[in-house]
Amino acid sequence: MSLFDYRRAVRLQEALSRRVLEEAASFPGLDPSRVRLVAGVDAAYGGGVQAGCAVLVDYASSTQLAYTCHVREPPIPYVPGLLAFREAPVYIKALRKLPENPDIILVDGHGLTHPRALGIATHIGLVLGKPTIGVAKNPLYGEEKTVNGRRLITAHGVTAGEILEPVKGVKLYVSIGYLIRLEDAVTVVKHLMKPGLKLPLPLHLADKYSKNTARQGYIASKKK
DNA sequence: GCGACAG
DNA sequence: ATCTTGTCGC
Repeated sequence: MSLFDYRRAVRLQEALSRRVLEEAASFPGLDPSRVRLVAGVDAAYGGGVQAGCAVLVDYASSTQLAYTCHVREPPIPYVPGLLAFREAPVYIKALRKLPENPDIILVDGHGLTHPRALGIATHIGLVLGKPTIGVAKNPLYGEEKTVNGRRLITAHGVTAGEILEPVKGVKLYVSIGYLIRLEDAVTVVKHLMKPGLKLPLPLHLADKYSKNTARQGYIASKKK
C-alpha cells in the first residue's frame, strides 16, 4: 500500500470515527432473549492466499449451525491500525455466504479500542449496519483501569473495552464494535466462552476452519 | 531519532 | 498472521 493510500485510509477512519463516537452514547441496549444467531469471523494465511471464515452459532444452545469460507489474495500487507483494509473484505464475503444473517458478529480484533476508534470490528459494523463485538488476544489502544474487580479500558472518552480471562493466565480484550453497549458485549462473549477455550465458541471455530482452509492452499502451492 | 504496533 | 518436528504429558 502506498504512502498516499495509507494517509487516505487514516483520514477515512478519522472521518468515520467522529460519527461513530457520537452514536456510541446511544447504541441500543440488548435484549438477550432476542439474540438467536451469533457469527464469528477469523482469517488465516498460507501459500500466498488469505482464507476468511464465518461460523454461525445458535446463541441459546451454543451449537454450530453452519460455516463458510472465502479464499482470495490478501489485498494489502498488514499495517498496524489498518487491519480492516486487509481483512474486512474477506470476512464480508464469507458472511454473505452464510444461510442466515446473524444478529451479532464477533470479530477477531479490536473495535473502539483503536487509535482512531475504528478497529476492524467497528469497521465491519458500519459496513453491514449490524451489531459487532471486537475480541482481541493483545492490547492495542486505551487506558486500563480496574473498577470493582473489572479491568476496563477507556478510549476516546468512552468505556470501550474490558479484559477477560478465559483461561488462567490468558487475556482477552473485548471491545465495543458497533451498535452495542459494552455491558451487553461482555455478556454475549462470556456466554459463548467455554471451559478450556481461549476464545468464545464462534471465534474458536472460525480460527480452526480458517487455519485448515489456509493449510490446503499452502500444501497445494508447495507440491510443485 | 527511538520504540510501539490488533492480525 | 506465518515459517516449523518431535516430544512431553494429561
